[in-house]
Amino acid sequence: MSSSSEEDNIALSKRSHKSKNGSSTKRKKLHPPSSEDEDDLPLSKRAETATPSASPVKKRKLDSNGSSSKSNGTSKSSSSTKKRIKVESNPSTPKNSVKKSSSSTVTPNNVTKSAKKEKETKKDSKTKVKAEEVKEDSPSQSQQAEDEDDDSYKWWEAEDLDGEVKWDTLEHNGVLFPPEYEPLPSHIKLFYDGKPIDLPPVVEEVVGFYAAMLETDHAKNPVFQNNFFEDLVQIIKETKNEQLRATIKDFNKCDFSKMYTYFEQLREEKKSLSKDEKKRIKEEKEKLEEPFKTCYLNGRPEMVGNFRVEPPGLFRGRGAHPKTGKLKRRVFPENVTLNLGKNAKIPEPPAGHEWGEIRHDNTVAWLAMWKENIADSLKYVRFAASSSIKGQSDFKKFETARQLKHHVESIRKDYTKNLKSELMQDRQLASATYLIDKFALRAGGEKGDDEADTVGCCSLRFEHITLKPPNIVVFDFLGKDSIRYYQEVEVDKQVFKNLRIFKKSPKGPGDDLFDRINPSLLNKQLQNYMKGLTAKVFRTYNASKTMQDQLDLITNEGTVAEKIVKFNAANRTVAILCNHQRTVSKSHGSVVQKINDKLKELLWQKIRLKKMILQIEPNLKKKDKAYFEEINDLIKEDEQYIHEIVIQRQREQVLKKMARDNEKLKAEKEPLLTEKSESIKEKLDKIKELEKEYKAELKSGKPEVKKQLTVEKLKQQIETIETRIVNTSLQLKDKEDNSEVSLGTSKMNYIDPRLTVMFSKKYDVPIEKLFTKTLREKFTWAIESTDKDWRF
DNA sequence: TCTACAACTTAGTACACAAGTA
DNA sequence: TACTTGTGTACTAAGTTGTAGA
Repeated sequence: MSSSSEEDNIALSKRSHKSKNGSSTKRKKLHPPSSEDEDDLPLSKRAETATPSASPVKKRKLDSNGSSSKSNGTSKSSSSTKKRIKVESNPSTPKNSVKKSSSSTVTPNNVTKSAKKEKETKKDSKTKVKAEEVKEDSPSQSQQAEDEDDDSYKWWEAEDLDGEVKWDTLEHNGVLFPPEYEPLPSHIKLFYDGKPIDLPPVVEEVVGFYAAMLETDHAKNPVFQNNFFEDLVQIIKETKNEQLRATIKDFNKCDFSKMYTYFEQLREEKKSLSKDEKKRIKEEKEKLEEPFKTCYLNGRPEMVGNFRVEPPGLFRGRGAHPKTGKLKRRVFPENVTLNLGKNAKIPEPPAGHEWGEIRHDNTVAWLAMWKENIADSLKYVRFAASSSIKGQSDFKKFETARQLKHHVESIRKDYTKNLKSELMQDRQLASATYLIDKFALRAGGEKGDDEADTVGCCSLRFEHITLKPPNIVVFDFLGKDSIRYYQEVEVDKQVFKNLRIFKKSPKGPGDDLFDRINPSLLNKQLQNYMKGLTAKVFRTYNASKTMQDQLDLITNEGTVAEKIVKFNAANRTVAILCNHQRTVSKSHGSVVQKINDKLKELLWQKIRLKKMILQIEPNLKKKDKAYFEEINDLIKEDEQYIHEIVIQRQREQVLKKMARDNEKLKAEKEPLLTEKSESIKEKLDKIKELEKEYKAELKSGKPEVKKQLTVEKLKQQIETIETRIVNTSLQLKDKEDNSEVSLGTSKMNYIDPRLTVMFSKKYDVPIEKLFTKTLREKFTWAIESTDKDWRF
């Protein structure tokens, strides 16, 4: 195979070699000199804040004067500069300084206004405000709540604070811990080597985690079993119970079945509780959770998202996660850091415990935090999706994506040019940007050996793409959540050429395709075009742009149901672009089979009715050939199969009803029904008669025509069946099209909600049909600020 | 320059509950 | 009314991105 001289030049002079350690995931990459950011975001889109307390100026990100986005003295606080207090026996509140700056905010309303004056720019004031200067004299929660208007706070109608500082005051009641472990009844035991074993509660709890999952796919995974057992042995070791330690050595000798049966029994019992009992339990739970559900942000009530501390259990990693099955340990108050306003009351920790740490960091948007033991990463308790703080963040995300439309042409022009760059790094950047833009790939950061082997654009390896000349690329890799990305696509000829260069020897399986770049580098380059532009913005931009284009194709005709189908089809296009998949449910096969059977049965019914018409008026067959064309569509085997289904179904119905009645009779201590009982026998005999009738019909090819039937009546029945056939076919198509596609993710994260609101208003489709309650709460800002002419 | 980490968004899955159907 | 199926939400894993600091 010969390559062009251009390829050779680049390949020889610029191409990298295999990573030093030969590892497929770890490598060294070159970094280019950083470039100064330009301010591409129209400043007119940033309104000035109205009140002194809400007017601090941000000093990073969307910096107003176009200066570098690099942090300076006012950059995000480090762990050493953040205000924190270790909770000791006598907690005090030292006056550490917290950097504070923010800028004015962009809100849907003021952006609409300012969008009209797109080119206008306005400089933010740059007032640094120290945390000490922030008003912390928050009124009591109830007082403040009373002062609020009846309506909840509409941040999109207000000038609000933005940027570095996220709040002035924050009050909350801490977090809700899972209940303590309750040991199992003494007769429920783990069996080891055939013998029951007494376990201390801490060990029993861990064993129970596995036992409860015994029938899941996780529990059958050898990696899961191994990790679980390793951690179980460790827990046993920690109990210092030497006898137990000496006993439990082999996973395969453990018999969890008794425990599993017990847990199943508990589940069944819970399911069969009376309505009142269930209601009572629910009310108790709600009462317990009530104090944690709401917090006070700048004195206003806001919902907290995940206020429950994650309970202990076995880690359920996705895909081939090397740590799947490991024990997720119980989190204690001592492990938890709370984040509160300086003057907020510190919630009481559970009895006998103390909080790990109390912070007063108003540059972050979390209320509590702890470190988990699987990946040593942090878990946060945050505001709910419906909160103002999240809403603002969402709004900004979509506005950034919208801004991209002003730059995308020049970005595309540049990367098209750079596809031929002499510099390998530039050529890789251009090619990667092309893939991210065109196929909505994720950035693809580097991953460790203790994580599942999944990739994104920058971390694609040699084996993840196959090149088929002249310009077809087959992508086959595991992306986020180990979801397979498989696409055979046509690419730009130069991109194809580049990919061939990036794959050239000495590279082989395990080597990075893009060995000179990484997401950080790529994002740095993107930010030369527009502040806040990163690889992920392309996904949001392309998703929303696709949705807008798809909605533009929809005509304002038909019923609401038909419009929803079209909207969902548009949504599906976006979901496919983003490769949002879902696992095909276990019942999918049988559900599809059922619908197919139903369709066959409907067709049979229709044909049968037409045959009846011909028995009444045989000459109609010649008069209306087309109408009767299908009467021979079903072969005898099909017909027989349908007869069997119908008969079987009817019989099952009778027997099921009998079983139900027997349950009652049993409770009332009455004699039970059998197939020989008169009422049942009568029904079963009728079915037998029907069976005979069908047999005869199969032989003669002529269904029996009841006296009262007329051609007109039969035609009406046929019409009804035809409608049902159309609906059932649609249902089947919908099932098949959607079985692997998840529409929710794109609707929630990628499609600008204002597009959905616009569609709702323009096409008279109630928003309730497009957004669930949760989404309506999350996107209230969009619902209340968008009109029918809005465009992405 | 590179790595680690903090803080955030994005994502699929499990399960409870609601709606539909017989 | 009972059962089945579908939908919505909670949960939490798994990404991206920016920054600090070695």
